[in-house]
Amino acid sequence: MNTLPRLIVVLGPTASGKSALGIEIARRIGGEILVCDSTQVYRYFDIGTAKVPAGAQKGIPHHLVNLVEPTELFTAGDFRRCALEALGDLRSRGKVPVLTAGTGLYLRALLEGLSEAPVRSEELRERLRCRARLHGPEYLHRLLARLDAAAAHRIAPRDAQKVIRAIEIRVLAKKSVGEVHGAGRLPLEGYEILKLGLNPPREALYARIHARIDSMLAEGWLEEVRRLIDAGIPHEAKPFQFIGYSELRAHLQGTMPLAEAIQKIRLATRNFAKRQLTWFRREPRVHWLSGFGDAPVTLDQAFALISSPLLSD
RNA sequence: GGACGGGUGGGUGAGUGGCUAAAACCAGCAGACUGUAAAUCUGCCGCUCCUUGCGGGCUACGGAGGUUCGAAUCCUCCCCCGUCCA
Repeated sequence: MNTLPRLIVVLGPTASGKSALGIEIARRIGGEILVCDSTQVYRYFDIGTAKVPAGAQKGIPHHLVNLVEPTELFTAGDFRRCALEALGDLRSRGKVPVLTAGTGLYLRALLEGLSEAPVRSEELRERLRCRARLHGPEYLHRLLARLDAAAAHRIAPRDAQKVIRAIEIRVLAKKSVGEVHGAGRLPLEGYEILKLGLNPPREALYARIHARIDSMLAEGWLEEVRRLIDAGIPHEAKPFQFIGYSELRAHLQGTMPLAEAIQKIRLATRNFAKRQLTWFRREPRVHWLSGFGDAPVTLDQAFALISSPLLSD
């Protein structure tokens, strides 16, 4: 009775084996991979963002990777637009989209949609930051309180990033954030969505994170960073702020011993994995699997779910 | 063998008689998050009990004693660690 095309989401923290599981699924059910990751959209930053090398893709096309130059800014809204386009493309070719998702916000932007809110304005932001420098760190929050008390109440005074975004919405839309968001969003429709979540034991996950960092270095991560620096990519470029890239750049520039850089990368990655889990735990209707995505047991569990006919929700 | 310096909660490390379950930072755990999200921010963080309260009890600053109404803080002895002298 259900004739909707399927969409499979594989979500989980870094190093949990999303790519391996996603590829295996795509292979068996005639799918292609849609990467839902805020870092892999940047070109040339390959090893440290854990892009699946062409040789390991097993012939499965990977989309939504290498979309922009390092000096560009890519946002959740951009992701949504690109992803919708990719979905349309797969649909026209009868391929099942398999999303491997590490960036919760991007996944939500695609599945739930985004409100009709103004796009980020660099000019406005620069003005705000300038005034914040003059009047102190909590000035912007006081400003927001005057413009939109409800929004100010929801955002912590020190959360400058979210405070700025709220002011931006209020000023550019000339409506309160509540009104803008309350107007609703357009969720993705027309798919039977199956979400598989990977949640291996915490200790094992952390151990694997450490091991993966080591293998990234063994694969030439440091050399990649050196090439990116030599290519003249400025250090303010967004991908140079990603975990690992900033530390390794500091090391190559002589301000940080390699051992220290590695320790920092491990720590930052662990913390990141934890935040990912916090986000994904709230994701509705996820079928959680307790192993790594490349474990045979996990694969079996995943396929049991995929082939179960009573699984529309 | 002698002279100093030091041993504090998972780690680093403040504290030199009561305001100290003990600063701060880190780690860890939990949470928030609709266009920077690998971002940004918040809470908890000795154990335990309940009538969950700026509540009660217990344990804690190397060990054992002691001084004191009261000690991580003072005294004695002992054990470790570091530096220097022999």
